[in-house]
Amino acid sequence: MTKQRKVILEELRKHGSHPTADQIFEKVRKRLPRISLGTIYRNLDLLVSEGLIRRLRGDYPQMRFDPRTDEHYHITCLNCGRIEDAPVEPLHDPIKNLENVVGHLTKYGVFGHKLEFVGFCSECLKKGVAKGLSPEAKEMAS
Amino acid sequence: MTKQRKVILEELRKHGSHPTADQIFEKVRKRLPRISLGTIYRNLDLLVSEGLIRRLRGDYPQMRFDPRTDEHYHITCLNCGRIEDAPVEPLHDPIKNLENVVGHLTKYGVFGHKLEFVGFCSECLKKGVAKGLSPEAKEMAS
DNA sequence: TTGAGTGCAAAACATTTGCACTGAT
DNA sequence: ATCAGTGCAAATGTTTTGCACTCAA
Repeated sequence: MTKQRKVILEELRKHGSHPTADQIFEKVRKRLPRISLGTIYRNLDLLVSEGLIRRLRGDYPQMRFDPRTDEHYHITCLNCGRIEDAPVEPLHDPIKNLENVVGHLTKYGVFGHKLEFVGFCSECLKKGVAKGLSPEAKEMAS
Repeated sequence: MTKQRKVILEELRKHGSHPTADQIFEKVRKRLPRISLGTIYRNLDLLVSEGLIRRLRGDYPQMRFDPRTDEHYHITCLNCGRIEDAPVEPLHDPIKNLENVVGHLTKYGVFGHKLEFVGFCSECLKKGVAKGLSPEAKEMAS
């Protein structure tokens, strides 16, 4: 656990959301001005393989990083890319059951699932982002 | 609907899985040798906004394209990136209910969800990919 | 004839990597 | 003194874009 890795972990944990590598870079840079983006990526990779954080990919082009490692769901704003933890408990029983069915039918070894809710965050709603979207468009966006 | 767009749509529909733009490019190229990758991307974008196909992003670095536009789930192999349709019906009632709860608590306007099962496909299992993975590692991978 | 759409090449962007150097042990 | 880890810069891989040209209506 080098000084850099420690600061990266701290800044991710206090970020409160699910930042990109670049957003973490900007925060860490304020404390370690000479750190490079390569070091950010290398340490995030390390932290992921140590199981201290998680890497997320979903309906957005960049990787996001998550300080929580317990199973939980996310909700993504399709307009601004904001990601928040979904404040609900995982739907364990019905979905684990589906995992078994899917594993059996596809011959995959299934060991998990990801559930992502999609919509528009309250700020984007205020800006009227969803106004012009028909139900079809909304479905498309998802 | 130009000739290029038509061929791209046809090749996606007969692909049988969830190809990347580049995989579609290779197929289309056999029929339209002078087509460019830019045209592939532009037409896939158009087809997505027309609601004729879907763009997927999940636990893999590249965009994937899906000829199906009805709501359904996917299962991804974390080793080789293969994506298949999950052969189960969407868990409508319990998850739509969760959408309402999440929307209420987060103030998001929620209009959909994505469920992705993760695991290893049968071919990767045969290769022994999962052998060395502890339950923790599997969880991490997810 | 004309402009929506194309082909091509360059740009943009996120992420990874090679390498010489540094600093904690 | 050593070498795991860093900083830097270049490379990589995917997706987007500017621009001149083409071809179907």
